[in-house]
Amino acid sequence: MTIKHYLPGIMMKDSNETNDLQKAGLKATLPRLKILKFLESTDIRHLSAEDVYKSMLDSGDEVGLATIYRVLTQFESAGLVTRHHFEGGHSVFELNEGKHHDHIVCVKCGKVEEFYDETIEERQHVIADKNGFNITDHALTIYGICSDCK
Amino acid sequence: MTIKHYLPGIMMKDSNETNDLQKAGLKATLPRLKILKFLESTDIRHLSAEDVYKSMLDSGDEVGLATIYRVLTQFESAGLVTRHHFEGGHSVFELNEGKHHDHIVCVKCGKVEEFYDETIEERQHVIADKNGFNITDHALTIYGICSDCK
DNA sequence: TGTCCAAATGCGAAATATTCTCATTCTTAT
DNA sequence: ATAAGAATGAGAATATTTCGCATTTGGACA
Ligand SMILES: [Mn+2]
Ligand SMILES: [Mn+2]
Ligand SMILES: [Zn+2]
Ligand SMILES: [Zn+2]
Repeated sequence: MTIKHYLPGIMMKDSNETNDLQKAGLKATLPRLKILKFLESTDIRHLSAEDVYKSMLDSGDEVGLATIYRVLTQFESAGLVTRHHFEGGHSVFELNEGKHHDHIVCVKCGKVEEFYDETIEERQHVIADKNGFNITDHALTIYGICSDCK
Repeated sequence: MTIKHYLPGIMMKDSNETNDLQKAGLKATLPRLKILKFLESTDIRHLSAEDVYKSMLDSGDEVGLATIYRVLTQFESAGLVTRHHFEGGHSVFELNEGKHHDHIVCVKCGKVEEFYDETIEERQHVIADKNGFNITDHALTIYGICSDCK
């Protein structure tokens, strides 16, 4: 295990983020650490690459936009984030916290709620079997008007 | 009813496509008629704007790409076509034949199969209610490997 | 702890997909 | 047949994402 000496007599493990990156096979570079910490700290769970770029800029952590794109894609491959294609076409990312879920999005204000429905999950496997497919993934997004907007 | 005289003594109604466009509140222009006829005649149901443009070019019906985009968007608003956002980001269109369905897409070869599952449809309404949303739409796409590809 | 090298970054250019602008052409009501 | 407004085509513009390459950095190892 990697150990760093920060204060005399105290041994401190590397940060959680450093470990998470290394476990994912990614070097713990400053931009990657900043992006991961940002995703863990923000209260907005579903963000475009541009959103991440601008929010980080605002909080003083500038990382090049191309790097944001590269790192989010790497995080996706590593299973650290999930990418969605809501209406509008462009990608939206969210920190992967282990529990799969789908989304219901307000077409007026853009609010995103998450849900998980076991029945729907099961039916999808039945459908895939019926069509001779091995499921790799799925995306279900319900669009509607939220209670605030109607 | 609009009547056109094509041959002496024979009365011919306007084409179905002309009527469909007019019912949709769209002028029956040549590009729109060509695009609609193309969508009705092709055996590939799910096409990008570029696909439509190139296929029509190949069959000698050139329509400007900007017009393809404009017309497909108008057709979508009129309910004549449906737009999807499968993985990859860009829009895919299909002629609307009245029966709602969702899709299962092969991530290897791109094959698209259609399905309809009443149980899933019902659960979505339960979920929307639970979250205080009025459903306007939804998109479910299952991704997997088709029987040909595994 | 210092050195070295592959890997990562930042920047601007390029690629993609889509929309816009505007001069010209077409549709349709009269 | 005409005229007015709507639609089209061509290319410019925009938005999103990726790429190329010179420079920097992380971390393995001396
Ligand atoms: Mn989510
Ligand atoms: Mn379909
Ligand atoms: Zn809302
Ligand atoms: Zn396949």
